[in-house]
Amino acid sequence: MTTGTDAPRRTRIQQEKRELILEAALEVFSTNGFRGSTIDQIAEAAGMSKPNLLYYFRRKEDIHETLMQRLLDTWLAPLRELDDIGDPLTELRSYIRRKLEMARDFPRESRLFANEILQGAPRIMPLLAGELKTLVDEKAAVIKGWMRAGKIARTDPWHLIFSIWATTQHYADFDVQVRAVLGPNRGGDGRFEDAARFLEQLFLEGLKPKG
Amino acid sequence: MTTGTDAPRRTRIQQEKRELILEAALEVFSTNGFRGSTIDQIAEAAGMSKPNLLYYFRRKEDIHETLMQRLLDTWLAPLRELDDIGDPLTELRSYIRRKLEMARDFPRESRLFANEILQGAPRIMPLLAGELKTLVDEKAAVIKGWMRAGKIARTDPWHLIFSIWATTQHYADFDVQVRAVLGPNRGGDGRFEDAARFLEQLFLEGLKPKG
DNA sequence: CAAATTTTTGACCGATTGGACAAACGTTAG
DNA sequence: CTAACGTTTGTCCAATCGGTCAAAAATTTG
Repeated sequence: MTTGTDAPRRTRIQQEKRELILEAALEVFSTNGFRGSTIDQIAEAAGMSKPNLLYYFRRKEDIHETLMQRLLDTWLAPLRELDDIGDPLTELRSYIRRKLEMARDFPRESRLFANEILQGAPRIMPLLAGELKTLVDEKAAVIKGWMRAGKIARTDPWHLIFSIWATTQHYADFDVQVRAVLGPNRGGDGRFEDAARFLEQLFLEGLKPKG
Repeated sequence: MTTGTDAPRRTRIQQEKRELILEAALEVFSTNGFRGSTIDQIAEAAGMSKPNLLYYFRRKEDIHETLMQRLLDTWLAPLRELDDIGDPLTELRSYIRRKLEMARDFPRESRLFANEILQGAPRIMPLLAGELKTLVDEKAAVIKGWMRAGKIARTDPWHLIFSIWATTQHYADFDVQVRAVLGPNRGGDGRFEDAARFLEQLFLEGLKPKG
């Protein structure tokens, strides 16, 4: 055992080409969904022929599966970093900010994930009920601790996490709608900063006027 | 002029069958997306043969288009009802509640809409930049009035509306994930009431502990 | 009733799909 | 050089797709 991993041994070309395909597939899958995407589209986006693509990934589903596995790791990273050290409100604020930055910088990943969930998560259901639930339960316990200590208001930690996911991912998944409604001026590059400011106030202070 | 509408004249059977098809198509489109759905699937769900379905809707896209037109009317109804009479905080609270009820009672409609937006809204883009933007701008002005009057805290009204959309529709679009994370106990029928309680507190009070 | 009209279906079509396969091409080691 | 191996492509295939069409069946109309 020299490599230390059980991953299949790949040549340099294989690594590069597989990466190229995954990048192209992310683009295609995230905008057309799994069934709405064709191998030809992915192959063309990757600059190679269909049989050539199938040399690196035997089935269309293999590409999607590889993409999903990588996605979940990076996608949940911000939540994993949420921990007990530091001020709770600051911790939550920076979690929200980081999630919003991911929506801004990785909208395709967000849409890929949204597509999968929308269609009933047929391919990652076990992960949701397993790994994801475990992680969320763990972080919900941390948040509950903050509430007991009087550091933040008492609410439902699970729905708090949901609302952070929903509000931040909205700017990736519904980007077209957001830009259409905001119009050319307010819908420009500054919209993420506006969103960050708004979300910070919403989650910290709510809408009640200051007494 | 006896009918008062310019809709094509239809027999009783046509009305019934068209309704049957639209109901079936809503089910199929909302879970598979437009490109991911086949006419055969819709026909089978509607309990008729494919050529028979095509007798009522000439093209697959016609079904989707009809579905979308109906959807937008009912979908924006809660926002239309938001107006200047009554207490602002109460008004917003009841808007959130109504949107959450729609996510609970019409999840398929929500997913149909989400699917369309996710894929770049190719079929309803003009509506977003036109009718929808106008409506939102109008309501944003109302909310701004409330802020000037000191009735609610000053924030960005557009992003406030986005956050209400995002948090409520999350319980329809990401229902699978919500139920998986909450587990069998907390993920049962009571999850919408929990969500309602949480969202009310979030939007009114935020997370800061009471002084 | 019978004629006219509407509704339903089986058979079919061209286009596109995911995927297989063998042959050709390129690269490298001896 | 040549043999071995990794890479690329043209061609092909069966299945599925959206949609057509003529004819049969059912319904409505007179």
